[in-house]
Amino acid sequence: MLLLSAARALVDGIDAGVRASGFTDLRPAHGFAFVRLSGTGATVNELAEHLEITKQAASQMADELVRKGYVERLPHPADARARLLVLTSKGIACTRAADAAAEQTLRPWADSLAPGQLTALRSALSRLATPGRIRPTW
Amino acid sequence: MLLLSAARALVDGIDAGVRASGFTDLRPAHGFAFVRLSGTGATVNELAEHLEITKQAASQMADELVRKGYVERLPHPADARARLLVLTSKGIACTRAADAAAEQTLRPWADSLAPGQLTALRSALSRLATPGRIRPTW
DNA sequence: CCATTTAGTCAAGTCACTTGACCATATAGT
DNA sequence: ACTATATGGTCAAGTGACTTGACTAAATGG
Repeated sequence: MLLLSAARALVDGIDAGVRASGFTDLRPAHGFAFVRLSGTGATVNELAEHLEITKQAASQMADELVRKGYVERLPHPADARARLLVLTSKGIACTRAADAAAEQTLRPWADSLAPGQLTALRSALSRLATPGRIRPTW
Repeated sequence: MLLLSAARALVDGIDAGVRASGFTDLRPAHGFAFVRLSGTGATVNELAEHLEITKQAASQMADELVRKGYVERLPHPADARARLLVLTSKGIACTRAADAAAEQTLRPWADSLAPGQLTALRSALSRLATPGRIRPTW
């Protein structure tokens, strides 16, 4: 229960911060996409795999993010079939807002822990976590 | 990230255990309803508030759970308008399966923690958590 | 006792997904 | 090189869990 509630509180905090930064046309679900797209970008199929949805749904979400100006479709350098989805400067600004909101949500909480407890907590959670599987589907 | 991934792992573990126990017609979302219905039961409106959905949606879910035999609609003892949603014996058996699955998922993990670390973890999480807000909505 | 609130349902609409079909390009076998 | 199959992506239609809106029945409060 505590684990679920804490995760929910974190997502709510990030969502609130991102909205407060002016990105009101995004939902938490988009954040999980941004995680995969930031850096080198990804194809539609890679995004679909990351989000554990069909490639059609991922393509649809990509359409939406392109239309809203967060993502750009570039020709893939090594595969003429594929298109590389990359964050625009607006998309990058949004991820920065999300990072800041996450830090702002967690900081007072992390500060309340004794030094070293945070590290212990991190390692404890990493033992339970399945790397990559982030997005809840229920 | 670790927090979200750990929460996801827990839900996946519970879901897998519940399905393995033969309750294949339920999804994790139903578990959040069972949490509120177990014990004294609840009205449709109380369920809706708990799940943070409209009362129409809650009523719809109640219909489904009644049809599948997990829930019963009893006349409310103190309000002729209301109906009390209560778990059937099948519903109670399902919550027991879920509890067992949760424990089975968490036990090896909890055992790997130093004694006292679990308590520390619990109190750390409870500082971040917002009581009652369990169900992810994204 | 009448006005308003509250519990619940019925009906229709919405939206993020799904399945199914299809085209374009890449890869592998002979 | 040539064909067969696999892969990346989109189009179209269907699904299901939700929503908003309208309504009835019973409770509550001057």
